[in-house]
Amino acid sequence: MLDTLGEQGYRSTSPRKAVTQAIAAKQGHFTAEQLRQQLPGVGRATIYRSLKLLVDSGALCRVLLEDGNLHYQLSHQGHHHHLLCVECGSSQDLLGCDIEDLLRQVSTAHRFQLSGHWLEVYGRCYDCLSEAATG
Amino acid sequence: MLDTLGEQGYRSTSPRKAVTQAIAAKQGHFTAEQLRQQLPGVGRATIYRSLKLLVDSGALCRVLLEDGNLHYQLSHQGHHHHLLCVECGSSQDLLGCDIEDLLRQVSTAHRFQLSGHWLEVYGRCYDCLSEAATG
DNA sequence: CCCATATTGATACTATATCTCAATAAGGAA
DNA sequence: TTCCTTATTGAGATATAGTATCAATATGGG
Repeated sequence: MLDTLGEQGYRSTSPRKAVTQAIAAKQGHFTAEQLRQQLPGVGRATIYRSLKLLVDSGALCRVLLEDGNLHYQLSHQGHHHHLLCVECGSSQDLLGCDIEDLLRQVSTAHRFQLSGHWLEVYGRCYDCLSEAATG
Repeated sequence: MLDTLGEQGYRSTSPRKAVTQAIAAKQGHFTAEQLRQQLPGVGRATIYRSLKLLVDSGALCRVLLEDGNLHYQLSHQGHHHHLLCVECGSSQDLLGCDIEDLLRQVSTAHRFQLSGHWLEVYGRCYDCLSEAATG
């Protein structure tokens, strides 16, 4: 992550190192506030600034939970979407989904020039389904 | 809108009348704060409470703008999506989109039990495209 | 080693929304 | 019509998420 920022001309500072290391060690999504509590030595503004930089650089993606809360998560690829489990909160990336094609088609039909979209998918992951069935 | 609330056992109060009338007269989406400024006689908490009731009852839908701001809009149908113009802010409903089918398929492939989703589509509407071309 | 400047952090501030709780209003029952 | 239970309201405090300001500091190229 720091490399990515470096390539984009940003300086490698110790607050940024702390932030990127903390994020790299995380699994799953988290809020800005959780990150802040985990890094009491880093100022609030710096936390938010770093998150914004990382989102813009593509290293991090935003996740909108069903309750409206905004979380962040390491991004393992380019533009993609999430399957969010409403039970355990886990998230898997949605793969092999050609929603872009579909949206392009319907946009054209509405004489609308598509420039972007936001999609989140909610439901129950396999683990939680299994537990519900056996437990 | 009041009827819908009435059917669900909610009382018909004058603040609720004021809110539903103001919303019915609006075209396009609006923020809770805009509604509040329009109805200075109604308390802030009541505005938000009414909005939540109306969203839950299905009369109102939430609209997430590209800048992250949450707006509200009269809902003319059941679950649907919006084509949001990033230029003029207008919104048209996305019709004839079988995204539910697509999502059901890919969810199954991920062994994920779909329960809901959130989709917003951003771009430029026909009017703004025309203006850009001729203007 | 120096210096221009990117970056930081303390703090104030904004926006959005919820919570608390006493006062009030709605509407069914008598 | 009046009474009474209870839903609802509103003022204000509180919570949450994020941005703006700006002097002090740290970075990294020269």
